[in-house]
Amino acid sequence: MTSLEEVARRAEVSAATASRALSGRGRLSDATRARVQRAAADLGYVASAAASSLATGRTRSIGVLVPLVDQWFFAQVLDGIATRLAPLGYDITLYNATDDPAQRRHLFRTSLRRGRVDAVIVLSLAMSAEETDELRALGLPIIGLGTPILELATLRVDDVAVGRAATEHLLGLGHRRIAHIGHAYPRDAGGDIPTLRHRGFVAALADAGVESAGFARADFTIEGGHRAAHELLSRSERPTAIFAASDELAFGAVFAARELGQEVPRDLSVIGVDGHDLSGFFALTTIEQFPHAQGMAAADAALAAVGEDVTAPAPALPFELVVRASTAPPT
Amino acid sequence: MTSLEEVARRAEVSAATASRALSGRGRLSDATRARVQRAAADLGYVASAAASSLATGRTRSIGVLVPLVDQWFFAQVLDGIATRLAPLGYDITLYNATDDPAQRRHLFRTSLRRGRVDAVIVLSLAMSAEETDELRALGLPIIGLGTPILELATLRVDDVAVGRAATEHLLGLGHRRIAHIGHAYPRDAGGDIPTLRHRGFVAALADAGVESAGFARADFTIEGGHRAAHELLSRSERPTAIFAASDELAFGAVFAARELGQEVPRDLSVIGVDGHDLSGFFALTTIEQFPHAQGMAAADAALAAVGEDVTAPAPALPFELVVRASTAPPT
DNA sequence: CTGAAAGCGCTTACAG
DNA sequence: CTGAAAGCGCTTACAG
Repeated sequence: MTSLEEVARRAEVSAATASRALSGRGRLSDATRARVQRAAADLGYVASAAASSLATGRTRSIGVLVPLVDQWFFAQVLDGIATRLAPLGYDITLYNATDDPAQRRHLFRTSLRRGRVDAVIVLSLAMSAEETDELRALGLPIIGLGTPILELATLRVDDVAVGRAATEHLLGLGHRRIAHIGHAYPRDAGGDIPTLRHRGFVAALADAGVESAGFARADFTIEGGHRAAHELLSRSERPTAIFAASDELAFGAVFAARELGQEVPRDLSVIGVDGHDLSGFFALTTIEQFPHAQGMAAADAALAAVGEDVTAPAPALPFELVVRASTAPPT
Repeated sequence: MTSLEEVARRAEVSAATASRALSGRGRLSDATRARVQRAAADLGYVASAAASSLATGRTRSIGVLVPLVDQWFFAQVLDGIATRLAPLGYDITLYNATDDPAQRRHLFRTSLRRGRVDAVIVLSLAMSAEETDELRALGLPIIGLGTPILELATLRVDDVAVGRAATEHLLGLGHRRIAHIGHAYPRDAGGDIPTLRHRGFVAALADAGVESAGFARADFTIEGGHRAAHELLSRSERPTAIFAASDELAFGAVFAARELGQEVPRDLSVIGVDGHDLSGFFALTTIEQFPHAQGMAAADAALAAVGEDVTAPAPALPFELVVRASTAPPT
């Protein structure tokens, strides 16, 4: 690849001047600048990332730490992040956090410490206290998005309010036997997302003086929702409505109801959370949370943190009830 | 962050020796090596990525060029890539190719040319001839995976065989009115995946002396499949079976059939391609193509190309017919 | 086996 | 406004 040196030679200036002309920093005559830019364009010059980061201490790259399993959500968020980063010329370095202990250790102790990024965005990742500390020790801005670790959660949806809104929607339709599928342990004092949504569920029922028709714990997958719903729907006093803590859980519940010969919404109302691509096809009522916009907000927060001229987003992320055909009054 | 200098000082050796001890290159006494490694561990030293790439010309990072829209497939592949890269200490730089011309120009002309990666893996991306040239001009190993651009397709499934297998499965069940949903223009001479699958469809029918019951073109989305199936199923001579070129297209077809009061598989058999996560829930017969393994293969190909000691994968990727309940003999 | 020195390709005070 | 020089933090011939 062409070097600055060659550009400078062609423009008949020093490398220092060429650098200034290309970066826009420092003052120099318009004529010189134009000449250098011409030369750079002619030669197709692009500054070496390694050399400039070494010289400036800035990489123009943002790390994104994700569990690659949560496909739908993270793809949305990632796209949102890329949307904001690309125009400013920032790259994305993707760090995949699996469950493998050795891999995770390497990730936190080595990969992240190579100095490849200016900031890191952490997506919906459950981390140990030690990992959280290691992240902090990086000395980089850390932007949490949908992270269970509250201290890192720079940006978040008010998940208690989400749980409340979903439950109140069902209550408003007249349901009195409402069950919940989530991932929280009901008595968990933690601040992770499933627990917060569960708390909203409990609070809304309490306010209405209605008792819970059950809670089933599941992984945030269709399979998990499927199994949990099977369990809830085969109880003697079965619920007339289910609030699932994610759309994928809700899809699983819809499949389960169908298998048990129960029609949605005639025999069972189902509401999810996310605004998943497929929710329209399942005619699923859900609480949208705009993950693409969340990604953009996270990117903005990261850019603001590294000193780029963008306005930092408000920490509170919006959500919105979208009513479709999967919820109706009980019959 | 700690520098090599500090490690060297603590181990009482020169920076050169410290570097050798840590990299394992060059010969030095076991005692010295141990001392340096100790010091590095004590200080939590990790070499700066920028400095080592500048010195060696190698980045230990692989670029992955994706259209972030194709969520399911790319998440699988990405996870497969990460699985192989992480143990060797390679990072992933993610390049998102959108449809925005300005963004794409920047991507090919600037981002990719910053020298941040040692090789690039291109996923299922349609590129212009100019973009293909720009990629080649990078002078880096390029690994194509599921790329329409045949010249770049280092790794590929035999998509004519896939189309043939799907069609023959339906023929074998006794169907004689079989339609196809894909993205190819039937007369397209190109070598892109949809066209190849369509060619397999045509060939299988020809061999069986059966006429096509129609072709509908659609984007590779559920929505696309939904619309295309609606069209096919409302023709006077409607098909008894549909071969959809992807599982998402097939899901759309299933939704469409349901809306038209046609039951799968009683009134309509549907077969897809992919082995999508959801295919089990839709009881969809499909041609699995193991994207996670494809990602691992692509990573291996990239690693082999940059001189790592891994065996390059065979260029032909496997696929497999998985029969579920969405296909049955016509009634 | 180990060290001093040059070099990777930029950027940025420091002079002028 | 422009250039010479030092420095970012490594690695690797080259000597010894």
